Amino acid sequence: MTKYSSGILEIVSEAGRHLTAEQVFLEMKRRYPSVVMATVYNNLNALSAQGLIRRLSVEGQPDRYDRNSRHDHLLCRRCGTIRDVFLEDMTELLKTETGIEIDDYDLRLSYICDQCREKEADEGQHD
Amino acid sequence: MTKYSSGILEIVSEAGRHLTAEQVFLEMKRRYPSVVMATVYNNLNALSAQGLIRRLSVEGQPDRYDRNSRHDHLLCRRCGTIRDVFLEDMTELLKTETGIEIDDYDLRLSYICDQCREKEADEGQHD
DNA sequence: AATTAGATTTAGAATAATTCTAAATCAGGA
DNA sequence: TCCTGATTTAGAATTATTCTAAATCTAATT
Repeated sequence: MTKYSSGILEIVSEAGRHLTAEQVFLEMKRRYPSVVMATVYNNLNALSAQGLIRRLSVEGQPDRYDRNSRHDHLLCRRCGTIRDVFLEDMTELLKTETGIEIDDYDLRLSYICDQCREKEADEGQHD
Repeated sequence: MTKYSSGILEIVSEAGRHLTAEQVFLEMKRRYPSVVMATVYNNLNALSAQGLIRRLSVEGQPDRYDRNSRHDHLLCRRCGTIRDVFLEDMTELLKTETGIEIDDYDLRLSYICDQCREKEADEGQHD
């Protein structure tokens, strides 16, 4: 675990948000001004291959990186914003239901966030 | 609904697999030799905005397009292959649990598919 | 049949995200 | 100190996708 990989792990794990590679890079740049984008990608890939962080692909957005603790995601289907939500762990249930050795799962709930809902209500007025 | 958009809807809906834009394009090309990639993207985007098909972003793969009927996905975490799995619809349960107006959800189960499991067993022998 | 207006498609350039390649540098053990 | 392998750097390359502007199609209207 090099200073770069542990720095990246720390940034991803402690961010309250779901960072893009670009955002991780900017924060790394602040801490280690000579770091380069390829290093960030290398390490993000290595860390997710090791299961220390999660990589999250959302339609129409660059991939995001997330701490690796069991939680689910709320995804606004208008603006794409991602929020965490904490639901009961279903791994065992899913193993039983499918009869397959499930390691992990990713549950994404699609909804419309408050801002987008308000915006739509406003636009509705214009009729 | 033009001949192109209905063709694309049909191809995506009836494919037994999760097609990439490229694969949809190749099938369209077979049917309408003069069709062009941008048209396929335009229509795939329009169809998913209308909710007639689903767009599926998986880490490290080009986006895939899927028929729009409630089902979940098994995702091999070695080779990335996607398989359908049919679990009980949890929308109502999720609404209740979160107190949020959930429209829909996307559940991806991570496992190791049979081929990859065999391959790993084989490689284990070499010790 | 000709005209028009709007939607769709085409061609190809542009962009954005990510990976690749090869050389340079680093870290730790002999 | 020297060596070996791992990591990082710089920047080119690749891939997927979007964008732009012109061309074509559609269907309604004259």
